[in-house]
Amino acid sequence: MQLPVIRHRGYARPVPKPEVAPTVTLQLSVDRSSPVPLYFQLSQQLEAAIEHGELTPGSLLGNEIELAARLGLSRPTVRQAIQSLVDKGLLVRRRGVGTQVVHSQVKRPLELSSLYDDLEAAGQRPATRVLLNTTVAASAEVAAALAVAEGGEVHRIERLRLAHGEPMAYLCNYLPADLLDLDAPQLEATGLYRLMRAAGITLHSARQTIGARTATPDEADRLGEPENAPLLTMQRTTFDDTGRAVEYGTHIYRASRYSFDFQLLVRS
Amino acid sequence: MQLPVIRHRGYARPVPKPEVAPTVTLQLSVDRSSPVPLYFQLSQQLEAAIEHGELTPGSLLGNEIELAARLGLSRPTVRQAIQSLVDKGLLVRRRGVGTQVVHSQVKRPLELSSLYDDLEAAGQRPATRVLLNTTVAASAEVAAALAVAEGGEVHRIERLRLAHGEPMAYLCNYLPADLLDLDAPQLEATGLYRLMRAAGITLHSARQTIGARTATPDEADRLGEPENAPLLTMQRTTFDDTGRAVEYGTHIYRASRYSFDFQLLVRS
DNA sequence: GTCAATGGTTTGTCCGGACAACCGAACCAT
DNA sequence: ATGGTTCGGTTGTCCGGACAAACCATTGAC
Repeated sequence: MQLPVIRHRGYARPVPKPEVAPTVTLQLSVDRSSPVPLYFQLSQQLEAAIEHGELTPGSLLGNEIELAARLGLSRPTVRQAIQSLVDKGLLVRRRGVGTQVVHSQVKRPLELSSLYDDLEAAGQRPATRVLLNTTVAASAEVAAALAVAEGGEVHRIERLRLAHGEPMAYLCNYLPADLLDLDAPQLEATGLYRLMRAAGITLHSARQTIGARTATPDEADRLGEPENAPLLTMQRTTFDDTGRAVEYGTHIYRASRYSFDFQLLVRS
Repeated sequence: MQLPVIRHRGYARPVPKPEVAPTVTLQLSVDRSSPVPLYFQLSQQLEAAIEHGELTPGSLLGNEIELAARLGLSRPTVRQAIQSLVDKGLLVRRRGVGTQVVHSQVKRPLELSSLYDDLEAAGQRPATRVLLNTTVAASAEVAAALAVAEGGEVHRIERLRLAHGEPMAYLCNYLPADLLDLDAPQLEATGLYRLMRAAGITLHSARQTIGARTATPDEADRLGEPENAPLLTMQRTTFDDTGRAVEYGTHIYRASRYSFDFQLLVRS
């Protein structure tokens, strides 16, 4: 799964030898009667071991062959488990050396999560105030983003997101009219993405633009900011796994109280 | 590689049947004498075919077994090729149905790229003015980010990034002192990441924070913006594959001329 | 002492096969 | 018409094996 990259080992200082902690033997087991795939059982146990510090950063995982033998699995299965953790950025493989645990810092790799989930995970009790929930004719901008006819019917939702009773963001979203029904109580209880997923929509990818500008008087008022306060802006179009645009949103955030915080992995 | 996710198929409108274009037969071939892995040759050909529109969005790829037979490859190899494109978001697999091309819109999934490369790819001829390139004692903030001793030696680089002769961003970066040598001509000719990669450093992941605030008089002056203009801010710590922090940067961008634009994939 | 050759270890790639799980369509019975 | 069943097709999972490529440490030659 690694791209065949040519490694320039140029005119630089010698790469410091990464300290390798000793190989760790770990309590692992799989349940063959479970419907959960074996590779998945294994990868979860390994991930948990890393999470709990039983596998310390830098430690070697022990070679795949022996690990497979110890668990009564085949090497491809073990490799599949390891590979999934490599993709998550938790492990690094080196041919001729072994597989070692990355020196953490890794938290989570920028998921397509709603602001609601983010706030909830951060322990802020989020709240939503639905300001508008209706169908409107699609403007040119919205029609282009959702790939529907200009002037066609689309849902429009306007929400104010609060944390600890304080306004955090003003969210304006558009959805294809025939996608699903939403009412205010649902929207106040959880995030939009969770509702869409619960409706059987498989979210696949999204295109985002993050920028900044100063608040208009209206916006400043709604968010409780002084006039001309700096705002973070985000526009996002989300696609399901058939490639259909299922949501377009324009959000503004109080820069004084919110910032985007995420982790990137380098796809070698 | 798919997570065993329970599919809620709830109280929603019936999911519109995705239009499936007819299965496409494609001109594919692999070169067994090449050192390039077979699965990689195949995935590149498929990706190119998608890029060039020979595989149209929604079209089925034809079953793996037959595809493998047609190419003289084994099914695992074909699966590996397909999987890499699924991971890139170009293909979607459905058990019992087949593999189909995602209705594009997919461009690139937020890589760890330098601003320099981004501008260059966008056709803006970027330029860099090195304002500072020296070693300093690490402040508490920098020491924490790079995991070095406070007061220890670190490189400090300050650069002004221009596009079409106009200032775009002001970049301040810190690197461990023993990592590599950089001189101004190198820094003006290309981006920092490219230099690090060329020095044999394997970039692995990065932690980013994007926010906004108003410019100080100094900053406004440097960037050619009016006082109190909104700025986009980014802080980033980059790690190599041993988990070592190899770069910490604090960047500010003119919000009037720059925004972050990227694509996210949902990790099933 | 320094450099090149050697060998052992580990992951990377590839093969061929087997069965299970799932989807959709066609079919049949109600 | 409606609903359930069956069946063919496709991907998902798993196995066991084989060889190649890369890395590291040791050995040997100069």
